[in-house]
Amino acid sequence: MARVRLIDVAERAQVSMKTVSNVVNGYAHVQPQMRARVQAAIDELGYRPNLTARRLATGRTGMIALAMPEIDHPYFGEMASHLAEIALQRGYRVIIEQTLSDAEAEKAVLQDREAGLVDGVIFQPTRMATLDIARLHDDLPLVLLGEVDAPVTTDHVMIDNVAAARDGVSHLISLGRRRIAFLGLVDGDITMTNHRRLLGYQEALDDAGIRPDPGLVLTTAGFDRHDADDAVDRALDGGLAFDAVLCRDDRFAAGALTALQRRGRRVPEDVAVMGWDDSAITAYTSPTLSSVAPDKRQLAANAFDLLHERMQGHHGPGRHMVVGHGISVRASAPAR
Amino acid sequence: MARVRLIDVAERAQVSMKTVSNVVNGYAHVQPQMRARVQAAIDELGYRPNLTARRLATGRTGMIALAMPEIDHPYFGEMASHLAEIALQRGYRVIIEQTLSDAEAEKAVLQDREAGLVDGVIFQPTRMATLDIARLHDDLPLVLLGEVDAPVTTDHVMIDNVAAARDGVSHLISLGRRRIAFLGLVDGDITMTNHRRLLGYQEALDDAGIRPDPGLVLTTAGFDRHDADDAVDRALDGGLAFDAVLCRDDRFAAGALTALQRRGRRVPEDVAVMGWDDSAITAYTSPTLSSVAPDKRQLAANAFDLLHERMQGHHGPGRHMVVGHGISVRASAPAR
DNA sequence: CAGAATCTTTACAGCGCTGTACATTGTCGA
DNA sequence: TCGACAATGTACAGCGCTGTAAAGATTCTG
Repeated sequence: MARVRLIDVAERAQVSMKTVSNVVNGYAHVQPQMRARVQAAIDELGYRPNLTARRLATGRTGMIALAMPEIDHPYFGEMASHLAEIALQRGYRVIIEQTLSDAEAEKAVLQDREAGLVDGVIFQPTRMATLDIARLHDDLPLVLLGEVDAPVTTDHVMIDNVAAARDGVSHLISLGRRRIAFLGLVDGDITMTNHRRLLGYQEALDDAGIRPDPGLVLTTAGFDRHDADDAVDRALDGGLAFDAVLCRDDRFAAGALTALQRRGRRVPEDVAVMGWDDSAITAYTSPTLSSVAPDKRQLAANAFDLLHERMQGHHGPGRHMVVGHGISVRASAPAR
Repeated sequence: MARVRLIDVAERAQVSMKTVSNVVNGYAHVQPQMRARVQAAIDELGYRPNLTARRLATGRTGMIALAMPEIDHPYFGEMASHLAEIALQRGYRVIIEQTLSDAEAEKAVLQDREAGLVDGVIFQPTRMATLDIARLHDDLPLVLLGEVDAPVTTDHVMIDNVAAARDGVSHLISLGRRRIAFLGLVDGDITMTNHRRLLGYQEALDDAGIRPDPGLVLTTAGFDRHDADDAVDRALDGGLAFDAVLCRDDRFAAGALTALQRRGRRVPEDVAVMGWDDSAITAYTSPTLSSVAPDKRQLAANAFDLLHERMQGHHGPGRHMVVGHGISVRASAPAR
């Protein structure tokens, strides 16, 4: 059987299409008896509105896209979950777009891919420079997530990575650690994020009167957890001495944990380990992982709010929102 | 500036709309020079097709929905990632729908929510009975994931949970364990899955001539990781002796690990632990987690294939596909 | 070289819905 | 009792695209 259309309901109820439309959309000025008659016809025929047609007529899709590197990364999974929940409350649905940190895929997100499909995009770029983003996105409402260099025309939401790194390192210092490594420079990674985290790392050391040792900044070959593992291995092989390490994300921290324990270092006694993201991983490791904790819910909420304003027609220069963060203290770097 | 439409390009290139449409869609019989002329106009104006309009005209959306309980559960995250990849290769995009194991949300997935929005749905139900599903889904192409009771009209893909549980338990038996617990009956959980896993559990014990002890089947209060933790705690408090445990998923296994280690049990020496799903979690725990490993990629691939046939117009009774599984051996239940 | 066969291109209806403008009915005050 | 004004309901264009049928252009036969 063919799908039931608005006009079928209208015929059955002996009214105009528009009246049926009004009932479906809860328009206020419809007589109760008329509403009941139409509703009866709807129920009898099992009518469901065709959303595609509605979209074409209204020009809004009621969907937003969330474009991120990997959906099975815990941080992004949690962000997606929060955003989907917030969006749903506000009458929007979320399409999740995986870029796998591929430059082409990121470009596609802003171009053809979403055209006319979504009302707006929330995008965590990793490969594209802000300027290219600004050039491509035309008038599609867009909000960026994460640290971004010089975003003049585009809204974006982030945490204060300098302060967060400083807080993370300060926590380690408060435990009496002095030789604090930073694990997470990735070969060929061009993002601003690490730069700012390193800044905070240095500031915290400075504040405590500790002279930074460049050898303590560890570089990994890739983004995989095992790359962190390898980097720690190499550092230990090279005789590097350290009593704490701040990692770029929880996966790296889990890798570091493994490597350290394999080499007989006790965590946290010999080396305190601090992750970043405060993701579900922190609960699975042994010891559980202390972690720098971006306020993910707020991140998602603010990104949605900014996007919503743009979708309502707001124009103007890019706005920047900074969201809070905390330090989730667990066993790998306990309270002193 | 308003969006560029097909007709704008047509005017600029001095051709009919349809010719532009043919160029955009790569239709074969267009003269090269004509194609070039149209393409030039497209480029000059920066034309992008409006997907909503195309959908309304063609009747297909090019999207499928994946509805699952939680997207930030590692198993589902990985399934989503696989499916998105497979679908993309075949020219489809995936909308992810979170039901949070809520009966209303599950119902919504099959009803209004997706109407006219997607060409088909892949759905992992947890609350709805198959009969209700069959009743609701009308002619929307649908494929179910996971164990399902008596699905006569609906396609579905699953692993052989009986055999998988048997293999998991057999592995533990091969390590010399005799007192093997099963962790994962959840209060009020009505799914078929556990029933079948328990069957496999019993079969393996039978085969080895071990008399099953009902006390070894542990029940948790909920689906959270901490519920597993608590259940193990209670079992130990109650003086239950066991030397191995098979868990319903890796999160539960992680919880069990924590509880056991907190109570001074060594894993795997005193108690071997086996997870289920072979998710990323297995790498984060210490020791790393052995796990029953459904072939997730195959699960996603088969589900897509079945759905694809339905979307192509295939009718007929529900088909059932069983996908392979393995045992991923890691440190928590090593090879003997 | 006429007529058939094939290749290109065009015109236009229609996908299912909503927005707008207008027609109809009912209500109320003077 | 009548006009003014709101409250309801209707007719129809149009959102941007593609499918269909048919016209026009070109090439191929005998």
